[in-house]
Amino acid sequence: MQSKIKVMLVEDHPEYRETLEFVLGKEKGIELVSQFGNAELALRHIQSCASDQQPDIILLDINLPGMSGLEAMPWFEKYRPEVKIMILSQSDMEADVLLAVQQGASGYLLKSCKMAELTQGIRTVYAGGATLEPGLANFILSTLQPQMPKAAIECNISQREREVLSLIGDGMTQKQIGTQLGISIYTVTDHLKNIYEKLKVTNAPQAIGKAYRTGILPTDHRQ
Amino acid sequence: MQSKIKVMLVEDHPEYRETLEFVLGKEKGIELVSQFGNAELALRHIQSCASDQQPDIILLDINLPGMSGLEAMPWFEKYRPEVKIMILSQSDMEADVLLAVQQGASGYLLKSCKMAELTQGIRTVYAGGATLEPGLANFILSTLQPQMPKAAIECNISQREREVLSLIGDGMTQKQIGTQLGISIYTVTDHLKNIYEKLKVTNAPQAIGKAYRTGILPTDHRQ
DNA sequence: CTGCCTATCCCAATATATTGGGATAGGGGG
DNA sequence: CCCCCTATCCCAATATATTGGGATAGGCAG
Repeated sequence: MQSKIKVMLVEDHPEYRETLEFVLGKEKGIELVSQFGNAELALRHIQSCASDQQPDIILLDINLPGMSGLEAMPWFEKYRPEVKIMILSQSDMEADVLLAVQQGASGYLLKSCKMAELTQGIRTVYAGGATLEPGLANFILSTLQPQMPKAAIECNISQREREVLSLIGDGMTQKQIGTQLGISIYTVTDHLKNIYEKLKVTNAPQAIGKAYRTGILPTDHRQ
Repeated sequence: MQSKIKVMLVEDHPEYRETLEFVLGKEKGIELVSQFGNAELALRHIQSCASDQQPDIILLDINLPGMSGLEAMPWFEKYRPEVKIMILSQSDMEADVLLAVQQGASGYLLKSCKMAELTQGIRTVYAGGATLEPGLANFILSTLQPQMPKAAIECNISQREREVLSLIGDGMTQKQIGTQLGISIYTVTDHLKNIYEKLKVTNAPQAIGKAYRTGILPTDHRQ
Protein backbone atom coordinates (compact mmCIF):
# COMPACT_ATOMS: atom_id res chain seq x y z
CA MET A 1 0.00 0.00 0.00
CA GLN A 2 1.09 3.52 -0.67
CA SER A 3 1.96 5.82 2.20
CA LYS A 4 -0.85 7.84 3.69
CA ILE A 5 -1.75 11.30 2.52
CA LYS A 6 -0.16 13.67 5.02
CA VAL A 7 -2.38 16.53 6.06
CA MET A 8 -1.63 19.66 8.04
CA LEU A 9 -4.51 21.52 9.66
CA VAL A 10 -4.43 25.26 10.31
CA GLU A 11 -7.56 26.28 12.17
CA ASP A 12 -8.11 28.39 15.24
CA HIS A 13 -11.29 26.81 16.56
CA PRO A 14 -10.19 24.03 18.94
CA GLU A 15 -13.52 22.20 18.74
CA TYR A 16 -13.50 22.08 14.96
CA ARG A 17 -9.87 20.94 15.09
CA GLU A 18 -10.85 18.10 17.37
CA THR A 19 -13.73 17.13 15.12
CA LEU A 20 -11.46 16.95 12.13
CA GLU A 21 -8.80 15.10 14.08
CA PHE A 22 -11.40 12.49 14.99
CA VAL A 23 -12.78 12.19 11.47
CA LEU A 24 -9.43 12.09 9.70
CA GLY A 25 -8.09 9.66 12.29
CA LYS A 26 -10.65 7.12 11.18
CA GLU A 27 -9.70 7.47 7.52
CA LYS A 28 -7.36 4.75 6.36
CA GLY A 29 -5.39 6.60 3.73
CA ILE A 30 -5.11 9.94 5.48
CA GLU A 31 -2.81 10.97 8.30
CA LEU A 32 -3.11 14.24 10.19
CA VAL A 33 0.58 14.97 10.78
CA SER A 34 0.28 18.38 12.45
CA GLN A 35 -2.18 21.05 13.47
CA PHE A 36 -1.85 24.70 14.40
CA GLY A 37 -4.08 27.47 15.65
CA ASN A 38 -2.54 30.18 13.53
CA ALA A 39 -0.64 30.63 10.32
CA GLU A 40 2.63 31.88 11.83
CA LEU A 41 3.24 28.71 13.81
CA ALA A 42 2.35 26.57 10.84
CA LEU A 43 4.78 28.45 8.64
CA ARG A 44 7.58 28.10 11.18
CA HIS A 45 6.94 24.39 11.45
CA ILE A 46 6.90 23.79 7.72
CA GLN A 47 10.29 25.45 7.37
CA SER A 48 11.99 23.38 10.01
CA CYS A 49 10.29 20.03 10.41
CA ALA A 50 11.61 16.67 9.27
CA SER A 51 10.66 15.64 5.78
CA ASP A 52 8.50 12.77 6.98
CA GLN A 53 6.37 15.32 8.77
CA GLN A 54 5.95 17.52 5.70
CA PRO A 55 2.31 17.65 4.66
CA ASP A 56 1.06 16.82 1.19
CA ILE A 57 -2.01 18.92 1.76
CA ILE A 58 -2.71 21.90 4.01
CA LEU A 59 -6.26 22.46 5.21
CA LEU A 60 -6.31 26.17 5.74
CA ASP A 61 -8.89 28.34 7.44
CA ILE A 62 -9.24 31.91 6.22
CA ASN A 63 -10.22 33.64 9.46
CA LEU A 64 -7.21 33.18 11.67
CA PRO A 65 -5.82 35.31 14.48
CA GLY A 66 -2.91 37.31 13.10
CA MET A 67 -2.03 36.50 9.53
CA SER A 68 -5.07 35.34 7.56
CA GLY A 69 -5.13 32.15 5.56
CA LEU A 70 -5.17 34.11 2.33
CA GLU A 71 -2.10 36.07 3.36
CA ALA A 72 -0.30 32.92 4.40
CA MET A 73 -0.93 31.06 1.15
CA PRO A 74 1.92 32.60 -0.85
CA TRP A 75 4.36 31.81 1.99
CA PHE A 76 3.32 28.18 2.17
CA GLU A 77 3.78 27.98 -1.56
CA LYS A 78 7.15 29.66 -1.36
CA TYR A 79 8.51 27.29 1.29
CA ARG A 80 6.86 24.15 -0.12
CA PRO A 81 6.00 24.70 -3.78
CA GLU A 82 4.69 21.14 -4.16
CA VAL A 83 2.15 21.37 -1.32
CA LYS A 84 -1.53 21.55 -2.19
CA ILE A 85 -3.70 23.96 -0.30
CA MET A 86 -7.36 23.45 0.42
CA ILE A 87 -9.29 26.31 1.89
CA LEU A 88 -11.75 25.28 4.56
CA SER A 89 -13.70 28.30 5.57
CA GLN A 90 -16.95 29.59 6.94
CA SER A 91 -16.83 32.37 4.41
CA ASP A 92 -18.58 31.98 1.12
CA MET A 93 -17.78 35.57 0.28
CA GLU A 94 -17.12 35.84 -3.38
CA ALA A 95 -14.02 37.93 -2.98
CA ASP A 96 -12.39 35.39 -0.67
CA VAL A 97 -13.17 32.48 -2.95
CA LEU A 98 -11.85 34.26 -5.98
CA LEU A 99 -8.69 35.41 -4.24
CA ALA A 100 -7.95 31.94 -2.91
CA VAL A 101 -8.52 30.34 -6.28
CA GLN A 102 -6.44 32.91 -8.10
CA GLN A 103 -3.62 32.34 -5.68
CA GLY A 104 -3.66 28.71 -6.62
CA ALA A 105 -5.76 26.95 -4.00
CA SER A 106 -6.70 23.49 -5.18
CA GLY A 107 -9.90 23.36 -3.24
CA TYR A 108 -12.43 25.51 -1.46
CA LEU A 109 -14.87 23.87 0.92
CA LEU A 110 -17.18 25.37 3.48
CA LYS A 111 -16.96 24.17 7.06
CA SER A 112 -20.58 23.17 6.77
CA CYS A 113 -19.75 20.54 4.19
CA LYS A 114 -20.21 16.87 4.93
CA MET A 115 -17.19 15.03 6.25
CA ALA A 116 -17.43 12.57 3.38
CA GLU A 117 -17.07 15.52 0.99
CA LEU A 118 -14.00 16.67 2.83
CA THR A 119 -12.21 13.33 2.83
CA GLN A 120 -13.15 12.73 -0.79
CA GLY A 121 -11.89 16.22 -1.58
CA ILE A 122 -8.56 15.49 0.09
CA ARG A 123 -8.12 12.38 -2.04
CA THR A 124 -9.12 14.21 -5.20
CA VAL A 125 -6.71 17.05 -4.58
CA TYR A 126 -3.92 14.63 -3.68
CA ALA A 127 -4.50 12.88 -7.00
CA GLY A 128 -3.93 16.17 -8.78
CA GLY A 129 -7.53 17.26 -9.02
CA ALA A 130 -9.46 20.11 -7.53
CA THR A 131 -12.54 20.39 -5.42
CA LEU A 132 -15.07 23.16 -5.30
CA GLU A 133 -17.89 23.55 -2.88
CA PRO A 134 -20.79 22.83 -5.24
CA GLY A 135 -22.62 25.93 -4.12
CA LEU A 136 -19.61 27.98 -5.15
CA ALA A 137 -19.46 26.53 -8.63
CA ASN A 138 -22.22 28.93 -9.55
CA PHE A 139 -20.24 31.99 -8.67
CA ILE A 140 -17.07 30.70 -10.25
CA LEU A 141 -18.88 29.95 -13.47
CA SER A 142 -20.42 33.38 -13.59
CA THR A 143 -16.96 34.88 -13.24
CA LEU A 144 -15.94 33.17 -16.43
CA GLN A 145 -18.81 34.62 -18.38
CA PRO A 146 -18.21 37.89 -20.07
CA GLN A 147 -20.26 40.33 -17.98
CA MET A 148 -20.13 43.27 -20.31
CA PRO A 149 -23.81 44.19 -20.50
CA LYS A 150 -23.52 46.38 -17.42
CA ALA A 151 -20.78 48.57 -18.82
CA ALA A 152 -22.24 48.38 -22.29
CA ILE A 153 -25.62 49.58 -21.13
CA GLU A 154 -24.24 52.27 -18.87
CA CYS A 155 -22.44 54.08 -21.66
CA ASN A 156 -25.22 53.12 -24.13
CA ILE A 157 -23.05 52.22 -27.06
CA SER A 158 -25.40 51.22 -29.86
CA GLN A 159 -25.15 47.95 -31.74
CA ARG A 160 -23.85 49.70 -34.83
CA GLU A 161 -21.27 51.58 -32.84
CA ARG A 162 -20.07 48.42 -31.16
CA GLU A 163 -19.76 46.85 -34.59
CA VAL A 164 -17.59 49.70 -35.83
CA LEU A 165 -15.53 49.63 -32.66
CA SER A 166 -14.92 45.91 -32.97
CA LEU A 167 -13.77 46.22 -36.58
CA ILE A 168 -11.41 49.06 -35.64
CA GLY A 169 -9.97 46.75 -32.99
CA ASP A 170 -9.43 44.14 -35.67
CA GLY A 171 -7.23 46.54 -37.60
CA MET A 172 -9.57 47.76 -40.34
CA THR A 173 -9.39 51.34 -41.52
CA GLN A 174 -12.46 53.52 -41.59
CA LYS A 175 -12.58 53.17 -45.38
CA GLN A 176 -12.53 49.36 -45.17
CA ILE A 177 -15.23 49.38 -42.52
CA GLY A 178 -17.42 51.58 -44.66
CA THR A 179 -17.07 49.14 -47.55
CA GLN A 180 -17.71 46.14 -45.33
CA LEU A 181 -20.81 47.62 -43.71
CA GLY A 182 -22.06 49.17 -46.94
CA ILE A 183 -22.04 52.72 -45.56
CA SER A 184 -19.95 55.74 -46.39
CA ILE A 185 -16.66 56.42 -44.69
CA TYR A 186 -18.21 59.62 -43.36
CA THR A 187 -20.75 57.62 -41.42
CA VAL A 188 -18.02 55.44 -39.99
CA THR A 189 -16.26 58.59 -38.87
CA ASP A 190 -19.48 59.86 -37.31
CA HIS A 191 -19.96 56.63 -35.38
CA LEU A 192 -16.44 56.97 -34.09
CA LYS A 193 -17.08 60.55 -33.02
CA ASN A 194 -20.08 59.33 -31.03
CA ILE A 195 -18.09 56.45 -29.55
CA TYR A 196 -15.32 58.80 -28.42
CA GLU A 197 -17.84 61.07 -26.77
CA LYS A 198 -19.69 58.24 -25.04
CA LEU A 199 -16.50 56.59 -23.80
CA LYS A 200 -14.92 59.94 -22.98
CA VAL A 201 -11.81 59.16 -25.01
CA THR A 202 -10.02 61.02 -27.77
CA ASN A 203 -8.74 58.45 -30.24
CA ALA A 204 -9.15 54.93 -31.54
CA PRO A 205 -6.48 53.07 -29.57
CA GLN A 206 -7.81 54.51 -26.33
CA ALA A 207 -11.34 53.56 -27.30
CA ILE A 208 -10.25 49.98 -28.00
CA GLY A 209 -8.32 49.86 -24.75
CA LYS A 210 -11.23 51.15 -22.70
CA ALA A 211 -13.65 48.86 -24.51
CA TYR A 212 -11.66 45.80 -23.55
CA ARG A 213 -10.88 46.98 -20.04
CA THR A 214 -14.50 47.72 -19.24
CA GLY A 215 -15.88 44.74 -21.11
CA ILE A 216 -17.76 46.63 -23.82
CA LEU A 217 -15.90 44.34 -26.18
CA PRO A 218 -15.51 40.73 -25.10
CA THR A 219 -12.03 39.40 -24.45
CA ASP A 220 -12.66 36.19 -26.31
CA HIS A 221 -8.98 35.27 -26.46
CA ARG A 222 -8.98 34.62 -30.17
CA GLN A 223 -5.77 35.27 -31.99
CA MET B 1 -46.12 19.93 -3.16
CA GLN B 2 -44.53 21.99 -5.85
CA SER B 3 -44.79 20.94 -9.48
CA LYS B 4 -42.11 18.70 -10.82
CA ILE B 5 -38.96 19.98 -12.45
CA LYS B 6 -39.55 19.66 -16.20
CA VAL B 7 -36.59 18.32 -18.10
CA MET B 8 -35.93 18.11 -21.84
CA LEU B 9 -33.33 15.65 -23.09
CA VAL B 10 -31.36 16.21 -26.29
CA GLU B 11 -29.15 13.21 -26.96
CA ASP B 12 -28.59 11.12 -30.06
CA HIS B 13 -27.71 7.81 -28.44
CA PRO B 14 -31.01 5.91 -28.04
CA GLU B 15 -29.64 3.62 -25.36
CA TYR B 16 -28.41 6.44 -23.21
CA ARG B 17 -31.74 8.20 -23.71
CA GLU B 18 -33.54 5.13 -22.46
CA THR B 19 -31.26 4.86 -19.49
CA LEU B 20 -31.95 8.43 -18.52
CA GLU B 21 -35.66 8.04 -19.16
CA PHE B 22 -35.69 5.11 -16.75
CA VAL B 23 -33.63 6.86 -14.11
CA LEU B 24 -35.47 10.17 -14.25
CA GLY B 25 -38.81 8.36 -14.31
CA LYS B 26 -38.14 7.02 -10.86
CA GLU B 27 -37.32 10.44 -9.44
CA LYS B 28 -40.23 11.96 -7.61
CA GLY B 29 -39.59 15.62 -8.27
CA ILE B 30 -38.41 15.35 -11.86
CA GLU B 31 -40.42 14.86 -15.02
CA LEU B 32 -38.90 14.15 -18.43
CA VAL B 33 -41.32 16.10 -20.63
CA SER B 34 -39.65 15.57 -24.01
CA GLN B 35 -36.62 14.06 -25.68
CA PHE B 36 -34.99 14.50 -29.06
CA GLY B 37 -32.16 12.97 -31.03
CA ASN B 38 -30.88 16.24 -32.46
CA ALA B 39 -30.84 19.94 -31.71
CA GLU B 40 -32.96 21.08 -34.64
CA LEU B 41 -36.01 19.10 -33.58
CA ALA B 42 -35.61 20.23 -30.01
CA LEU B 43 -35.42 23.87 -31.08
CA ARG B 44 -38.54 23.52 -33.23
CA HIS B 45 -40.41 21.94 -30.35
CA ILE B 46 -39.43 24.57 -27.85
CA GLN B 47 -40.73 27.31 -30.12
CA SER B 48 -44.14 25.76 -30.63
CA CYS B 49 -45.08 23.55 -27.72
CA ALA B 50 -47.65 24.31 -25.02
CA SER B 51 -46.35 26.10 -21.97
CA ASP B 52 -46.97 23.13 -19.71
CA GLN B 53 -44.54 21.18 -21.84
CA GLN B 54 -41.83 23.84 -21.67
CA PRO B 55 -38.78 22.48 -19.87
CA ASP B 56 -37.15 24.14 -16.89
CA ILE B 57 -33.89 22.42 -17.67
CA ILE B 58 -32.40 21.11 -20.90
CA LEU B 59 -29.95 18.23 -20.70
CA LEU B 60 -27.85 18.78 -23.78
CA ASP B 61 -25.29 16.53 -25.41
CA ILE B 62 -22.47 18.21 -27.31
CA ASN B 63 -21.86 15.67 -30.03
CA LEU B 64 -25.10 15.64 -31.98
CA PRO B 65 -25.80 14.92 -35.63
CA GLY B 66 -26.18 18.24 -37.45
CA MET B 67 -26.05 21.24 -35.16
CA SER B 68 -23.88 20.61 -32.11
CA GLY B 69 -25.03 21.25 -28.60
CA LEU B 70 -22.70 24.20 -28.27
CA GLU B 71 -24.07 25.78 -31.42
CA ALA B 72 -27.63 25.21 -30.26
CA MET B 73 -27.14 26.81 -26.84
CA PRO B 74 -27.57 30.43 -27.92
CA TRP B 75 -30.78 29.51 -29.75
CA PHE B 76 -32.28 27.78 -26.77
CA GLU B 77 -31.41 30.83 -24.73
CA LYS B 78 -32.89 33.12 -27.32
CA TYR B 79 -36.22 31.30 -27.49
CA ARG B 80 -36.45 30.55 -23.76
CA PRO B 81 -34.22 32.92 -21.83
CA GLU B 82 -35.28 31.48 -18.50
CA VAL B 83 -34.33 27.90 -19.31
CA LYS B 84 -31.26 26.39 -17.63
CA ILE B 85 -28.92 24.32 -19.73
CA MET B 86 -26.87 21.43 -18.40
CA ILE B 87 -24.27 19.94 -20.68
CA LEU B 88 -24.09 16.17 -20.47
CA SER B 89 -21.22 15.06 -22.61
CA GLN B 90 -18.58 12.46 -23.17
CA SER B 91 -16.12 15.21 -23.93
CA ASP B 92 -13.93 16.57 -21.21
CA MET B 93 -12.06 18.66 -23.75
CA GLU B 94 -11.09 21.89 -22.17
CA ALA B 95 -12.24 23.99 -25.07
CA ASP B 96 -15.72 22.52 -24.98
CA VAL B 97 -16.08 23.00 -21.24
CA LEU B 98 -14.91 26.57 -21.38
CA LEU B 99 -17.12 27.45 -24.34
CA ALA B 100 -20.17 25.92 -22.73
CA VAL B 101 -19.54 27.69 -19.46
CA GLN B 102 -18.86 31.00 -21.14
CA GLN B 103 -22.10 30.69 -23.07
CA GLY B 104 -23.92 30.37 -19.81
CA ALA B 105 -24.34 26.66 -19.16
CA SER B 106 -25.33 26.06 -15.56
CA GLY B 107 -23.80 22.63 -15.41
CA TYR B 108 -21.32 20.39 -17.10
CA LEU B 109 -21.38 16.70 -16.29
CA LEU B 110 -19.74 13.79 -18.02
CA LYS B 111 -21.88 10.89 -19.17
CA SER B 112 -19.78 8.69 -16.95
CA CYS B 113 -21.06 10.44 -13.83
CA LYS B 114 -23.20 8.60 -11.33
CA MET B 115 -26.94 8.89 -11.75
CA ALA B 116 -27.22 10.27 -8.24
CA GLU B 117 -24.88 13.07 -9.25
CA LEU B 118 -27.04 13.85 -12.24
CA THR B 119 -30.33 14.01 -10.37
CA GLN B 120 -28.73 16.00 -7.60
CA GLY B 121 -27.27 18.30 -10.23
CA ILE B 122 -30.67 18.84 -11.81
CA ARG B 123 -32.11 19.88 -8.46
CA THR B 124 -29.17 22.15 -7.72
CA VAL B 125 -29.41 23.90 -11.07
CA TYR B 126 -33.19 24.24 -10.75
CA ALA B 127 -32.65 25.93 -7.40
CA GLY B 128 -30.44 28.50 -9.08
CA GLY B 129 -27.13 26.81 -8.47
CA ALA B 130 -24.55 25.30 -10.73
CA THR B 131 -22.92 21.92 -11.00
CA LEU B 132 -19.48 21.09 -12.25
CA GLU B 133 -18.06 17.67 -12.88
CA PRO B 134 -15.56 17.54 -10.00
CA GLY B 135 -12.78 16.48 -12.32
CA LEU B 136 -13.35 19.61 -14.36
CA ALA B 137 -13.08 21.96 -11.42
CA ASN B 138 -9.33 21.67 -11.77
CA PHE B 139 -9.30 23.04 -15.27
CA ILE B 140 -11.82 25.74 -14.51
CA LEU B 141 -9.80 26.91 -11.54
CA SER B 142 -6.63 27.11 -13.58
CA THR B 143 -8.45 29.28 -16.09
CA LEU B 144 -9.09 31.84 -13.39
CA GLN B 145 -5.44 32.19 -12.62
CA PRO B 146 -3.77 34.91 -14.59
CA GLN B 147 -1.78 33.19 -17.33
CA MET B 148 -0.68 36.15 -19.37
CA PRO B 149 3.05 35.54 -19.17
CA LYS B 150 2.73 32.81 -21.81
CA ALA B 151 1.39 35.09 -24.50
CA ALA B 152 3.71 37.87 -23.42
CA ILE B 153 6.75 35.64 -23.63
CA GLU B 154 5.79 33.97 -26.86
CA CYS B 155 5.67 37.16 -28.88
CA ASN B 156 8.62 38.55 -26.86
CA ILE B 157 7.35 42.08 -26.49
CA SER B 158 10.00 43.93 -24.52
CA GLN B 159 9.28 45.86 -21.35
CA ARG B 160 9.76 49.17 -23.13
CA GLU B 161 7.48 48.12 -25.94
CA ARG B 162 4.77 47.02 -23.53
CA GLU B 163 5.10 50.38 -21.81
CA VAL B 164 4.58 52.23 -25.08
CA LEU B 165 1.70 49.95 -26.02
CA SER B 166 -0.01 50.54 -22.70
CA LEU B 167 0.27 54.31 -23.03
CA ILE B 168 -1.13 54.18 -26.55
CA GLY B 169 -4.06 52.23 -25.12
CA ASP B 170 -4.55 55.01 -22.60
CA GLY B 171 -5.01 57.52 -25.40
CA MET B 172 -1.67 59.27 -25.48
CA THR B 173 -0.20 60.36 -28.80
CA GLN B 174 3.27 59.33 -29.82
CA LYS B 175 4.50 62.83 -29.07
CA GLN B 176 3.08 62.74 -25.53
CA ILE B 177 4.59 59.33 -24.93
CA GLY B 178 7.98 60.56 -26.06
CA THR B 179 7.77 63.43 -23.59
CA GLN B 180 6.59 61.19 -20.77
CA LEU B 181 9.28 58.57 -21.32
CA GLY B 182 11.99 61.13 -22.04
CA ILE B 183 12.73 59.78 -25.51
CA SER B 184 12.20 61.23 -28.95
CA ILE B 185 8.97 60.74 -30.84
CA TYR B 186 11.00 58.89 -33.46
CA THR B 187 11.91 56.23 -30.96
CA VAL B 188 8.30 55.87 -29.94
CA THR B 189 7.46 55.35 -33.60
CA ASP B 190 10.22 52.76 -33.86
CA HIS B 191 8.91 50.87 -30.87
CA LEU B 192 5.49 50.82 -32.46
CA LYS B 193 6.95 49.52 -35.72
CA ASN B 194 8.48 46.65 -33.78
CA ILE B 195 5.26 46.01 -31.88
CA TYR B 196 3.27 45.84 -35.10
CA GLU B 197 5.71 43.37 -36.57
CA LYS B 198 5.80 41.17 -33.47
CA LEU B 199 2.03 41.13 -33.10
CA LYS B 200 1.52 40.83 -36.86
CA VAL B 201 -0.82 43.81 -36.94
CA THR B 202 -0.85 46.99 -39.01
CA ASN B 203 -2.04 49.80 -36.77
CA ALA B 204 -2.45 50.96 -33.21
CA PRO B 205 -6.09 50.07 -32.54
CA GLN B 206 -5.50 46.54 -33.76
CA ALA B 207 -2.39 46.26 -31.61
CA ILE B 208 -4.34 47.36 -28.54
CA GLY B 209 -7.15 44.97 -29.38
CA LYS B 210 -4.84 42.02 -29.82
CA ALA B 211 -2.87 42.93 -26.70
CA TYR B 212 -6.00 42.79 -24.56
CA ARG B 213 -7.44 39.73 -26.26
CA THR B 214 -4.25 37.73 -25.84
CA GLY B 215 -3.44 39.03 -22.39
CA ILE B 216 -0.27 40.89 -23.29
CA LEU B 217 -1.91 43.81 -21.53
CA PRO B 218 -3.88 42.99 -18.40
CA THR B 219 -7.60 43.64 -18.39
CA ASP B 220 -7.58 45.22 -14.96
CA HIS B 221 -11.06 46.69 -15.34
CA ARG B 222 -10.05 50.18 -14.32
CA GLN B 223 -12.08 52.98 -15.77
C1' DC C 1 37.82 42.19 -33.23
C1' DT C 2 33.72 41.50 -35.88
C1' DG C 3 29.10 40.72 -36.40
C1' DC C 4 24.53 40.95 -34.57
C1' DC C 5 20.96 42.80 -31.86
C1' DT C 6 18.59 46.43 -29.40
C1' DA C 7 17.51 50.96 -28.30
C1' DT C 8 17.97 55.20 -29.73
C1' DC C 9 17.67 59.35 -33.09
C1' DC C 10 16.42 61.51 -37.61
C1' DC C 11 13.82 62.77 -42.12
C1' DA C 12 10.23 62.83 -45.67
C1' DA C 13 6.37 61.04 -48.19
C1' DT C 14 2.04 59.30 -47.83
C1' DA C 15 -2.00 57.49 -45.56
C1' DT C 16 -5.24 57.83 -42.07
C1' DA C 17 -7.66 59.89 -38.32
C1' DT C 18 -9.81 63.72 -35.99
C1' DT C 19 -12.53 67.87 -35.64
C1' DG C 20 -15.89 71.14 -36.79
C1' DG C 21 -18.87 72.56 -39.55
C1' DG C 22 -23.65 71.52 -42.57
C1' DA C 23 -27.31 68.49 -44.41
C1' DT C 24 -31.18 64.85 -45.07
C1' DA C 25 -34.60 61.17 -43.79
C1' DG C 26 -37.28 58.44 -40.61
C1' DG C 27 -39.41 57.33 -36.10
C1' DG C 28 -41.70 58.55 -31.83
C1' DG C 29 -43.70 61.67 -28.40
C1' DG C 30 -46.22 65.54 -27.24
C1' DC D 1 -47.67 69.16 -37.05
C1' DC D 2 -43.36 70.07 -34.75
C1' DC D 3 -39.42 68.71 -32.04
C1' DC D 4 -35.83 65.68 -31.01
C1' DC D 5 -33.01 61.86 -31.71
C1' DT D 6 -30.56 58.60 -34.58
C1' DA D 7 -28.34 57.14 -38.59
C1' DT D 8 -26.84 58.54 -42.60
C1' DC D 9 -24.06 61.54 -46.00
C1' DC D 10 -20.76 65.34 -47.20
C1' DC D 11 -16.56 68.64 -47.07
C1' DA D 12 -12.22 70.72 -45.65
C1' DA D 13 -8.60 71.80 -42.44
C1' DT D 14 -5.51 70.02 -39.43
C1' DA D 15 -3.30 66.53 -36.61
C1' DT D 16 -1.47 62.16 -36.21
C1' DA D 17 0.15 57.76 -37.69
C1' DT D 18 2.58 54.71 -40.80
C1' DT D 19 6.27 53.37 -43.84
C1' DG D 20 10.71 53.29 -45.74
C1' DG D 21 14.71 54.87 -45.84
C1' DG D 22 19.59 56.06 -42.96
C1' DA D 23 22.39 56.54 -38.77
C1' DT D 24 24.83 55.88 -33.99
C1' DA D 25 26.13 53.59 -29.53
C1' DG D 26 26.33 49.75 -26.28
C1' DG D 27 26.23 44.91 -25.10
C1' DC D 28 27.15 40.26 -25.98
C1' DA D 29 28.74 35.97 -28.44
C1' DG D 30 31.77 33.75 -31.23
